Amino acid sequence: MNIKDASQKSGLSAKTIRYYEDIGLIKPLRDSNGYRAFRDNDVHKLIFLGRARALGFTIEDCRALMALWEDRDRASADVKVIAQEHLKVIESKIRDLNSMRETLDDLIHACSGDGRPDCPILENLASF
Amino acid sequence: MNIKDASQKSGLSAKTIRYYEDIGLIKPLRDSNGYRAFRDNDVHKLIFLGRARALGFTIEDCRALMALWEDRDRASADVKVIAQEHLKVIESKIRDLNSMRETLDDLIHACSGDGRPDCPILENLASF
DNA sequence: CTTGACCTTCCAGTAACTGGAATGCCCATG
DNA sequence: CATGGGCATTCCAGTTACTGGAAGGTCAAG
Repeated sequence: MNIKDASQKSGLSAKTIRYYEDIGLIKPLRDSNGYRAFRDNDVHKLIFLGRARALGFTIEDCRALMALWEDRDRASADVKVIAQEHLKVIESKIRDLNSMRETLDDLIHACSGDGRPDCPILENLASF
Repeated sequence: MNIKDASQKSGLSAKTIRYYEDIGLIKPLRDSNGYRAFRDNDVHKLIFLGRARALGFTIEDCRALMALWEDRDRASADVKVIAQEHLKVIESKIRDLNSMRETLDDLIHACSGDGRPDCPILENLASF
């Protein structure tokens, strides 16, 4: 299977797939013409990676998760730890964003948004 | 005022301040020895930038907001539009993260996290 | 034999900094 | 006057996870 098919089956762009090979996440074979030859297993890995990335795992997390996935003797605890750490990161981002959202929302509601120059948003940013 | 004092007063690192000069957000004077000479106004701009960045505005948003801030004839509507656009971006990020958080939380709770290899987290990522 | 759709590699750019090296200035102390 | 420490400067590289584009090779159809 060439890269286009692998791309369609995995939902990842050809660029992304080449990038994943560059950084060693997948190792497709090569045809005699130099074209990458993807096996089903390669596509499975790509789908796995796409799912993990969609959950926000970093590439390095993905690398670790794939290694665990391929290790039949893994302990589920090892997976859980990675997921829990990631959950903490996500929750912290959500907190930060919620705090931004709140402030921003307040400021927007306080701003008349008309032709006059008076603006609580700028005043807030510039208050010394 | 040298960069260290500007850094302390603004809460931004010296590195960041130099970077902001590089990209044209501030234009401190220079002493004869080549050192940057910050006026109070430069520091005010740095504080403004720090606040805006803390609210998640991009550098380009910050540039536009600063221009409006310095324009005595601005219309508050122009500021409001930028803030509202930004709020939308933030809300969209929050939605994405919440969806990740939910899935991740479910998977973590389903995972025994012991020495056995059975792991719903990996199973979910690898389901074809 | 050419056309068009593939494929390849390599280089550069994105956002917003951060780290570090090499070097220079300034001031105080011995 | 030398020297040491703390400041300053510039410039280069690295971070994350790709994406865009150029230049060029391959393949199958007409």
